[in-house]
Amino acid sequence: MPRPSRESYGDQKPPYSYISLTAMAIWSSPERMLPLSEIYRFIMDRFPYYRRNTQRWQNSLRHNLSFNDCFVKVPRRPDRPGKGAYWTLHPQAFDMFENGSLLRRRKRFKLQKGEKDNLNAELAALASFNRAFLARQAGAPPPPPTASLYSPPMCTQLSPEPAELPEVTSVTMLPRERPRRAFTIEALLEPEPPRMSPSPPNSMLTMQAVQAMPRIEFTMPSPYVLAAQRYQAELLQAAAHALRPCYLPPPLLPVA
DNA sequence: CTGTGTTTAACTAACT
DNA sequence: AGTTAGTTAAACACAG
Repeated sequence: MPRPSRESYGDQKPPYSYISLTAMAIWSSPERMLPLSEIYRFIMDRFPYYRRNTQRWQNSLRHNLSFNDCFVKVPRRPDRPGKGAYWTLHPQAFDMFENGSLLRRRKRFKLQKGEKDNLNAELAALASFNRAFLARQAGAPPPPPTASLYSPPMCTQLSPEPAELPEVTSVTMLPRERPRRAFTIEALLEPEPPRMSPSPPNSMLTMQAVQAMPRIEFTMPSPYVLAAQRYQAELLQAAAHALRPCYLPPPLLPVA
């Protein structure tokens, strides 16, 4: 007998922890990351139980996001302004629910100090990149309102001092295959979530351009890092395009 | 000001 | 029964 395509549990509390609910929401999104408000929305859409007492459970959920290392806060990309960051799952946390229970994991997912420091360094580098990009854009004339997000802004004469792109404090790239098994909470993720497309949505990227771009490198390829790398490539490409021949960003050199 | 994020603390409940 | 994961409350800081 086919199970219902959409679980709701009516007014009953669904048999999932906040951690699993949040993981489902994140996992159901195309980019495998969501802002807080959309995590709320995912949960409320699917589970009527959570349409009440929102203050209570949303506070709990935020607590979980901050408290648990399995959730990673990714800074917003500069072309998607808004409040709050994006949240994603730590790549090593995919098998948190291996024991099959969505209520209680066998073991809490905790990063070791070093791992946490590395991750924080990467995310700080990302945030720093974003700030620099925004600063640089602020110094340039605003793009025409109809322009596409990444269409290069106009190239004026050198702006007073082009915002320096940040030094990046990272790190070695250890290519690693994606998690062996997708996160399977088959119970909830009804329509097979679209796979992350390997190619950027913006087709103006050329392979050579991307390859020539300085990149922040990350220790751990994961959905958010891939997305970050992709958008960095786009932004850098747009920046380089806009500024040529006036200014090309200095390379982002990994620190030895 | 409101939503977001962090932290501490007390509690309940599941697991060993 | 002890341990630990998860929930709830609450105080507070910060940012848009």
